[in-house]
Order: sequence, then structure tokens, then C-alpha cells
Amino acid sequence: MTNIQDVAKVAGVSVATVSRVLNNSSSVSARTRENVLKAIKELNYQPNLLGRNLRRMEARMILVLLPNISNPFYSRVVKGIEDVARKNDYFIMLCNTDSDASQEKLYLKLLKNRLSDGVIFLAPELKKEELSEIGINYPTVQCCEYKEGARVSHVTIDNYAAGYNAVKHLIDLGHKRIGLISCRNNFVSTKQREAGYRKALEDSGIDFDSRLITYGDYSFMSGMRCARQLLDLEGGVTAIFAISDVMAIGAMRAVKEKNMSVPKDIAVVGFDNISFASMSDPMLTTISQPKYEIGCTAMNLLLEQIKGSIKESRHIVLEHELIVRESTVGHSMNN
Amino acid sequence: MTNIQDVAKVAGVSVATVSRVLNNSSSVSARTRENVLKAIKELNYQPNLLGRNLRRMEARMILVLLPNISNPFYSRVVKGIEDVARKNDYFIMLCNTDSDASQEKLYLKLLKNRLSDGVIFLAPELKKEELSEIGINYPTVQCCEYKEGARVSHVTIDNYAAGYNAVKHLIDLGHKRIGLISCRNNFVSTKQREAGYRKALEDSGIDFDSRLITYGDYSFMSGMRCARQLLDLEGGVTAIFAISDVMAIGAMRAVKEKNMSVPKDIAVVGFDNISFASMSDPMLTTISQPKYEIGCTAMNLLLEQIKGSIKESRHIVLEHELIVRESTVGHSMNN
DNA sequence: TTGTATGCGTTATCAC
DNA sequence: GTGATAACGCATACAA
Repeated sequence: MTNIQDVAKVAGVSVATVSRVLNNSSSVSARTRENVLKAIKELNYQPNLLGRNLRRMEARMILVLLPNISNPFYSRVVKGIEDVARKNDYFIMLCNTDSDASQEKLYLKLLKNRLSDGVIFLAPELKKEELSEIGINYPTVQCCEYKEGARVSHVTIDNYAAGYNAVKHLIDLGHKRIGLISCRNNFVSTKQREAGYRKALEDSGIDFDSRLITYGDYSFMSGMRCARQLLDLEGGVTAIFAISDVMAIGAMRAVKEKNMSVPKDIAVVGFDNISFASMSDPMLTTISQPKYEIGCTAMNLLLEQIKGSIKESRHIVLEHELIVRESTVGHSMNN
Repeated sequence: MTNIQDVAKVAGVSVATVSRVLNNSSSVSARTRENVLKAIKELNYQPNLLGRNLRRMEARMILVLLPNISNPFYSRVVKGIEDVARKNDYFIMLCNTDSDASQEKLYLKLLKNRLSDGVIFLAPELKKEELSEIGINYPTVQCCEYKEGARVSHVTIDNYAAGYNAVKHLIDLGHKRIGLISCRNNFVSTKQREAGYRKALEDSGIDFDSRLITYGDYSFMSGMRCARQLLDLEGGVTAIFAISDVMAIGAMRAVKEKNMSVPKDIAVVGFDNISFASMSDPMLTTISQPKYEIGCTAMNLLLEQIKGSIKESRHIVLEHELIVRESTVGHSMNN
């Protein structure tokens, strides 16, 4: 493998000069630069970044921890992170945590071992103390999901307002018996969406019925299971709000199983606006998050920390949007 | 940041000894080892891998290039790659190429700059000469998709046989007018699946009709478009084989739009067995690839190259399977 | 404008 | 069983 010395020899200069050319550093004569570039080309020289990174004590690599790369929600967020990263000459390392704190810790070794310069959590599993500990020692940002109480910057939407909007939409359509498909986890987003649900009911004078709250695990199957439970309830429901699109799609499937139709018999609202939300039959009404912007913002926040200009943690809230489709007011072709 | 010298000082030994303990190297007395470990703990020392990697001239990082991380097909393959990588103390770097050769080249810099020790292509976009060039200089494996003619190892299924099986299944159900939703790309898999389609027809004495072949782009929408085209054809079709599940799901949607039902009026077969294939309504008959095993095999192949034990390129073919669900023989709840 | 020399943190070779 | 030390490839402070 050819190294900087070989280039220096061929170009008839010192390694320092080659290094200066490589880094577009100041003060190297046009003539010398040309010679060096010629030598680089001639030898097909590729700088060894292992050396450079050691010397500069940086990896130019960002750790991005997410539960599952195949979750369609995250792909746009990651795209935003990556675009900003690349623009600043960083690479990103995507790592599946499988929503498992021990796996998360495993990947954090990359931070501690200086193989990455910062970390973005898309859905942290660590306890808030552990997370704060990371945040104190390394550039850290939480993105979408975040841990309440951890002293770490985050970027998110207002999940409370979003939950409220989703349910208000159903109420405005005349629904009074509205089931909720939530999750038993400790995500702030979950609790806030649930709180928004309750507040919307309250504001409209609809009595809260705890039997209308069911708990899934973000999977299609759990969405079906929860919906069946709601449909079998005494008094039933006329609408369902699921805190994720995948569960909402499962719920629609359960409705059809009972030979009922969406939205005629049961209206359904999801959350996230994944691509499948507009491929489902009927197409799903849902809350859309500005996924790409969330990703960009998170990466910019991280860069500020890496550059050292920002120390205190910041909390950024971006705008969501209700996307009304067939599952609440449209006409499904199966009706 | 504390380094190996600090540890040596505290433990009262030389850096060499600390290094030996770190690497479980032979010949260090139990007593010394204990002292060193105590110092490591006391200082909360984390080895700086930038230094180690430079010294060992390796990155312990594998580049994994795929068109799009959110493509559900790839997630299991990646899981297989990752599991084997982790077992061998390698990390993987997932990179979106967006099916763009120039982006692919961008990421290949990580190889050339020694920031990764090998590369696995899930769907190479490079020309076969460029790919061969990479294969000659760096440990390289193609996984799932591969470029014909490139002298680079690959792991795949027999797409010809799989296409044949899919279509034969439809023929066995009595179908004679079978539309194909293919793609205009240069993937070997595409051509082979198409060839399998033609061969199955031929073997059953069904005349080939070129109007029955349509071309999408792997998207849901293109699946709808192609299906509409087939349904509007003079003579129509009674079955559709799509070379990807997503397009097959789009096709089913188009069938419903025309107030026809799957499978009663039109039978549909997909390819890949993504998770949504069993969530669609009706559930999709499809060809299943052993995604996880493909990933494991690819990574093992790469490790052999990295270790230097294998030089010539190898081509490994794994078994596929036809999964029969509601879209061809089942009973859809909408019928 | 350019060269010399040092050091980043680690491992590995060679003595002892 | 252990220590001294050179080396990995590069960037940079300092000298010239």
C-alpha cells in the first residue's frame, strides 16, 4: 500500500508538503502543489484515514441507534441525518438495537473507543441516568423518541397536540365511542399521545371509559388483536385511534374480518404516515411527522456539540400534520 | 482521556504488559494481570481503537451497500450479515446507495481509505469491470443480486427455478393467461425470473404473448399501473406473477379497483416474502428466499477472504421456497 | 514556502 | 514473565 512517504519521494518534497496539499492547507506554491498532485495520481495514492484519524483524534463517524432499520418510519429520518452528515464530511453508522438496552450499550462502545464522534438515539432504551451519563461525556442527541428527565438534547414533535388532533378529527366526524390502541412502554410519545386522546374527549364532554384503551406492541398482529377486543366490547366503538400506522393497518384488517367496513362502520386513524399508509385499502388517515427535517435538525444539533459551540441541552419541537384519507372520511372500494 | 500509559503507571508495569492483558496474550502472571485489571477499572480506561487499528492496519468494519435500508426484504439479510460479523468482532456499516452508482463509489472510499476491511454488495450498481476491479483489490462479496461476468463471489438463490415454480403453481391451478410484472433493469435476478416464467409456459404448451409482460420499478404504484395494463388487455389475464411483493400488493389493489377479487377473478403471486406479504388482504402467495442464511453465508465468505485463506471467487446458491397463501388458492374475506 | 521532527495510542519484536 | 522501543500513517509546531 502506498503511503504519504512514497508520494513525497516521487514528488521530490517532504511529507509535510504532501500533507498540506492533501488538506488544502495554506501556503504551498502552485508549482509544488501540481507536482504533488501528479505524484498522487501517478501512484493512485489514497490517504490512510486510520493514520489521519489517530492524529486528529477523531473518527468522523456518527453512531445512529435505532430499534430496527426496517421500520419504515425511520428511513426518512435517517436520510435527513445522513444528508447533513455527508455535507459535513461525516459518515453515519446505523445500528439495530432491537429495542434492547444491552445491545444499545454494546454499540456505545464505538463511542467510548473513539470510533465514533457522537451518537443520535432514535428511541433510547437506556435508563435516564445512563443516558445522561452518555450525554455528559459525548456529543449526544435524541431524535423522535426521548427519555424524559435525561439531560440530553432532543428533537421531536408535540405528541400531545398530535394525539389531540387525531381524536378531535374523529369527534368532529360525530364519533363518541373512540377506542385507543396504545403501547405499554415508557416512551414519552406514547404517554403524550394517550394524554392528547383523553384531553380531546374531555374537551368535548365525552366520558372517559378505560376499557376503550388497549395495548399493542407496534406490530400488525397486535393491532388486529386490540381492534378485536374493542369491537367485541359491550357498547362497541365507532372509531379507533392507533398510535402507529402498522397497528392501525392491523386494526383495519380486524374490522374487515368481522365483515364491517372502514370507514362506514369503523373509522381508523393511525400515526406516522409511513409509505404503506397510502397503499393500504382503504388509505389510512394519519398524523404526519416531518421525518426528514427531524433528522436534519438532530444532526445539526449534534454537529454543534461536536464543534463545542453548544454545551447546554436543547429541546426542539417541529410541526406535525393531520393527513385525512379514506379510513375516516373517504370511500373505500370494499364498501 | 486516559490512555495505556496511564494504566501502566498506575499498575506499576510497562505499556507492553498492559497491552498483553488487553489482548489476553500469553505469558503474563496472574498477579500482574490482576494489578493491571484493577488499574483499568480504577481509571475507567477504554482502549483507543484509533491507535490499535492503525497499528494493526485494520478497521474491523465491513461496508454493506444496499439500495435502501427501508426495503423490508433486506432487513433479514442484513441481520444475518451482522450476526456473523459481530461474532467475529467486526462492525458493519450500512449505506444507502439509492441504486445510484455514484453514491456507491462514494462509499467505496471507505474501503480505499482503509476505514473498512471489506464490502458486501446487496445490489451492485457498478459496471462489471469496476466491480471486478474492487474485487481484485479488496475482500468483496455480492449478496442476493449480482453482476454477471464480474469476477466476484456471490450468494444467491436460483431465480430461474424460482420464477418457474411461481408460474408453474399458477398453471397447475388452471391458469393460462398469466401476466408478468417485471422490471427494466440489468439484475440477473430479473432476467432469470423472467426466463423461468417463459420456460414454465413453454413446458405447459402455453403460447408466449409478449403483451403479457409489463415493466414496473419495484414500487407499489408501478405494480398498480402494470396490473391495470394487464387487466385492460384484450383477452385479459386470470393470473399475475410479480417479481416483487410490493408490486404484487400494488397489483392486488388494482384488481380490487376494478371490482374484481383476488384470487377468485385474478390470482397473484409475488416474490421475496416480505413481512407485509402476510399482512396484505388477501395474504400473498410468494417465493421465500432464505434471507437470513444468505446474509450469514455472504459474511462468512467475506471473512474467508479477509483472512486470506480463499482467493478464487465462489458462487453459492441457496434454496428458495414457494409459500402458498390466499392470493392464489385461499379464501379472501372480501370475496 | 518548505522541511524537520515529534507524537497521536497502540501492538509487536526483541532483548533480558 | 516482563520491559524497552520501534513502527503504523498522518498532521502540525517550529525552524529555516
